[in-house]
Amino acid sequence: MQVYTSATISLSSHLAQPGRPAPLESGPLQPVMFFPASSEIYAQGEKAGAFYQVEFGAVRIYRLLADGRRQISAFHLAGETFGFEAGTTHHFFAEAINATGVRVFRVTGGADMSHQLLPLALKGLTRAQEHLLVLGRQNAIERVAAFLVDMVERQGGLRQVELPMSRVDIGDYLGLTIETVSRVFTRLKDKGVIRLLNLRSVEILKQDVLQTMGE
Amino acid sequence: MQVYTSATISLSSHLAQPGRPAPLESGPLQPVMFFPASSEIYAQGEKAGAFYQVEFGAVRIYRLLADGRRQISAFHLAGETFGFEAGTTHHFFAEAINATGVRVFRVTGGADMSHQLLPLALKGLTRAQEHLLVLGRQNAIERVAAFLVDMVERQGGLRQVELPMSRVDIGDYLGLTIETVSRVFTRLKDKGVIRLLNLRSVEILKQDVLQTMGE
DNA sequence: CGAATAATTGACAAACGTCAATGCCCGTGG
DNA sequence: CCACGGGCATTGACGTTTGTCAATTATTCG
Repeated sequence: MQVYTSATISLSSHLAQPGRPAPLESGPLQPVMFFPASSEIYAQGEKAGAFYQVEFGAVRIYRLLADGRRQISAFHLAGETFGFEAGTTHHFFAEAINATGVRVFRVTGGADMSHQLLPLALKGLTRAQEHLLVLGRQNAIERVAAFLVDMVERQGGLRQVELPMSRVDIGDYLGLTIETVSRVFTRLKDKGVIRLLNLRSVEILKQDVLQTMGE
Repeated sequence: MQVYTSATISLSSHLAQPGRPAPLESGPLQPVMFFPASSEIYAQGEKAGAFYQVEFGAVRIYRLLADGRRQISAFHLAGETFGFEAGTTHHFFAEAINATGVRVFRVTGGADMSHQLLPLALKGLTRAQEHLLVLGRQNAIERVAAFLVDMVERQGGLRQVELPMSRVDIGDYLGLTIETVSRVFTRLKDKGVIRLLNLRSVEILKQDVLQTMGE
């Protein structure tokens, strides 16, 4: 089992960069921050005063057990939103997986953002509960299939899917070890369901088979 | 593995009963509905137009896989709220575990309830993500310990905890089989951590040990 | 009191994890 | 441009945990 000590957890500083023109729905220009690979966006216990939209790159949201076991509860790709949380402190860690740009929306005491936040929170809730079904009741091959189908859908249904995260990340998302993830990829490859173009991109050869596996 | 076919899924009708005085925060009297044990409160795919507060009894929220495997994503006890969902249709099933009274808050198009719903949604999101950590990264004894600690906290920290749900429900909540749940209860009993008063109530003898196990 | 249901227990099997060795990318520097 | 090194991924052998199947015991409800 892969374990994360305090030394393993990213300690990189937050590098703020000048914002660029905001191609966003409404409101004033929102700052875009740049995070290098494996840098921390926020930490568990930190005060939560903003929510975030991924401009480019990818983000992982996770929690740790005392002994270092890690569970990634979500990945967020370009265009997706994260970071709104109950109460005033973050319950999770957020890290950039690769070089990532994030648009920050500060939630001031005055402005009422319930209207914007509620649909995001509900969507996150539904996603988390679907993920519970995968972790609680599906075996290794079903979990990987469900993950791949999800990635396909989030990338517009293209045959070729980019996986911005490592095998370790995938394992920690699916509640599996890196070895099991690797073996399942090999099995899917041998069955002719997928083709590994390189470590970070997969071609889906039999979408329907994958879909059925992931239920 | 326990499996649920359409015959197994509750088909009981919704028995509405006259409401009683509403001991609630604000607003007009809200109707209380009564559901007998194992009756359906709402089903996956149904139109969602309300949220619910448990008056007495207990509720399970779950999803099914095509082959009948079930994952319970949450239990709701007296005083707790559930049923608000993204979009217009329910993504889950809600069933009364025992004879249960539920106060129904209809969400009309006009009234804006974001303020009330957002904190509930965020709390649910946090709970779901904590549950993900349990299912993804904890073993059987840790899962049961975490479950018992959660039940203790939700029942005010008393030594004696009531479990309104069956072992099957606990298994489907923790991603374990009923046999494994049973064996873990026995192990905890043999270790002197808990005492089984009867099938549905547990005395916590070593809260600290339990707490440590559940991390 | 007795039947039906739920829970426990045991023997065995299967899935996944652990440990260790090997292989493959990819970036860097000569 | 090629060679080398380091990190990540894959593969194999084996162990552990949990699931499956089946029998037994306990509990609840008529």
